[in-house]
Amino acid sequence: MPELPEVESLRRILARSATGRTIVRATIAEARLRRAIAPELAAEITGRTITKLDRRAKYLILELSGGLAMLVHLGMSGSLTHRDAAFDSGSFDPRHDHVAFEFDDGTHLVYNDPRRFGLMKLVALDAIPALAELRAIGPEPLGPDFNARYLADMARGKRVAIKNLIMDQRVVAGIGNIYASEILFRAAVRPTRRSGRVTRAELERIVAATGPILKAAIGSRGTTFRSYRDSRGQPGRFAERLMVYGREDQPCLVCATPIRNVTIGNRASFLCPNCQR
DNA sequence: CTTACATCCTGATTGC
DNA sequence: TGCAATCAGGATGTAA
Repeated sequence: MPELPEVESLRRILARSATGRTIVRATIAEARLRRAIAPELAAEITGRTITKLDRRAKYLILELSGGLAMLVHLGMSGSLTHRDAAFDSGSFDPRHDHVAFEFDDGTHLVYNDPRRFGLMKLVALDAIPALAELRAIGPEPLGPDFNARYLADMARGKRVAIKNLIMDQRVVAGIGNIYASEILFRAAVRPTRRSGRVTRAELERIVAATGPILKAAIGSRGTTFRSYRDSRGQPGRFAERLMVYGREDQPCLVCATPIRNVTIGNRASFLCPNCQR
């Protein structure tokens, strides 16, 4: 579920609530995520202090004392919640609370993931840029390297739909199914267009639309369309500001034309047939 | 290399 | 009400 704005919101909240906390106990109740969590992770992080919260694309990076870091991806349904208590309280979800870290102040950081598409692994801090998971990921969409010239290079000659191109993590980091639809609506580009045929002016509009949408979503602490919650258990508020995603048959907020839901690459894609040509 | 598609897994919702 | 089908914010491996 989580895309860049949700992971970034999580990072910001955890930066305040978890930085400086020492892990006094780690419990892995269910290691079988998309790939199994290495069993030695629990012992190796115990006694270490969280020194910094970082993010790359949709990956959360918890830096630990001693030159290690924990790489966490939430997949489709993962969440990390910082709770007063965990495995010994009423807030415990025995089915999907898979990992719990108890801190030195008695609070718990709990990883919950019903579909188990997530990832959690311990890595050396200095090895992060070379990790297989991260090394091929494209520029951060809020940074200077994501610009029209770059996107034009990526789009040139490609036949894939422009929506799939901007969701490709090798092209640009962190954009998923919700924000891809929102960005293309704001840019007034139809998501089904073949990338290589999108004009330079349109690519410039896509780049220009990306920053404001992602920043606004971060400011609203992400989008809760179904089940996403931040580390305090709160839903994101950006859902009420979505222009097209999930608004099939409802009037376009610009021109009142009914929003359409078309399938692109087996994913739902929302567009206004009038605003996006 | 590019592209299309199945697959991992569980739960909520929709439709009959 | 019951039950089956469908869909869900992601990433990746495979095959054409």
